[in-house]
Amino acid sequence: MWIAELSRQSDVPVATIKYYLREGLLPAGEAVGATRARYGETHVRRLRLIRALVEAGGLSLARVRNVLAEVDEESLEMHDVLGAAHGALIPTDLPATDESRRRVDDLIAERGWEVHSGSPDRALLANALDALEKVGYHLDDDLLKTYASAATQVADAEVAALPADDRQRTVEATVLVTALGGPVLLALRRLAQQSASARRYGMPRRPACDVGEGGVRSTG
Amino acid sequence: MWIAELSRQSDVPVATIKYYLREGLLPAGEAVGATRARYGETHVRRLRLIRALVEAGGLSLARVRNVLAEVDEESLEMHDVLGAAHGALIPTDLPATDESRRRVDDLIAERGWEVHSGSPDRALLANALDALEKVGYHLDDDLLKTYASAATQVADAEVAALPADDRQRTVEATVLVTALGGPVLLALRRLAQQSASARRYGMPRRPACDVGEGGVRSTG
DNA sequence: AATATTGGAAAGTGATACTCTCCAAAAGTC
DNA sequence: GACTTTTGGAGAGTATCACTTTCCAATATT
Repeated sequence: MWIAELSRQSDVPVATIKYYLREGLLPAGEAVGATRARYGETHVRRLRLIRALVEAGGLSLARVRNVLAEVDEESLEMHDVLGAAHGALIPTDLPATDESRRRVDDLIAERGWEVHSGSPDRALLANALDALEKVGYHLDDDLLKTYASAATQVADAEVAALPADDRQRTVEATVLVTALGGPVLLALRRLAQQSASARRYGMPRRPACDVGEGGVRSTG
Repeated sequence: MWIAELSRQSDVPVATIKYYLREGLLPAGEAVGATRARYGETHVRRLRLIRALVEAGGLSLARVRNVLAEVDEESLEMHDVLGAAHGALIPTDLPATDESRRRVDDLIAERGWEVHSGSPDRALLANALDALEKVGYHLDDDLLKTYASAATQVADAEVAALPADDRQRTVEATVLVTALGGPVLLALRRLAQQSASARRYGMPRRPACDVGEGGVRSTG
């Protein structure tokens, strides 16, 4: 198919596809003459993957590029895929105090988790704990353990649910579950928070949002 | 204190403080004459809160502004604080298919959660489920229920841990827990995923990151 | 031959989050 | 009282991001 058809099938404007091609997010099509290139199903899939990561996962194009590089890395063993995906997905080199780092290390040891000593998530977590301390709030051990326990349940189920058939598909699923599972989990957590808050403080008298009668308008 | 001292105590450049003042993120100081204003502890606290939300919570200044407006809304009853904070924290008006919306509604009903019918989290969640469908992956009911169960545990603990003494402090804690608890939970989930992956696929031979021998360099 | 489409490159756009420069008024110093 | 420094405030400038627009000459299609 030509670029116009690719645009139709993926619902991404031609100009944006060209931009992604230039930025190396999308592999070039098969050149047919000097001013023509043919695209295939892989391009449609790749475009949909990009849009999902950007729109629902909230990733920047720079991160998407990192992630796609890992997806395409044929040499990756399955036991390295997840670490590679995480490395591509999250920021690195965050500052954190030694105290918070030690707290994170202790938690990991206590849980018996097998993670690289250099995993950026350690620093990310320590950094978040520091940020709370800086504003005068301490995340106590009980709550931290509750987080860890919930995280374990979710992660075990997610890893168990990963398809094991085709390598390419497994890697893609790994990336998608990590990137889109986050928003899903956080949205559910907020819904549960609202429910818990309603139980603690009594029922709200009315919806907080200011839509008129008739409920929520549909968009698009 | 003058602006220079405020800058020192909050570790935010004077130019940035002036910018926040202009943008209405920080209330003006008490004017003393035409070219002088006095700032207090509340300004230091407010600045630290802003930086925590931006740096650790990953919020845009526009969202921070929404959140602060809720923090300052004295008329808010406690049972409305959480909904207001969520509304300020997340995007609204996301498109979602009726099918995913129904799935979300069913889950909420099944869990017996008390949430507004207009909560933006419903649409956000449905939208994420749609995004996964669009790339050919279905989040099955088992996994969704695992997410919901983990979310419930976390949310209950979080709401129970909210301080109940001072109203201002409670509202601030609500915002902080919601905004910074997210990154914490997601980081722990990724660490747990790595561990689960290591168990499923066998131990990695070596850290995936390319630091030389001697382990991780410390930064800053 | 006339029209349309393509790939590719360059420049333009709008949003975000600062950062810099300038200013006159005021405060501190000698 | 002259001189230096600091202040609040405003405006313009900067860098990054994610496109979008405009242009082009080389094809394809009619």
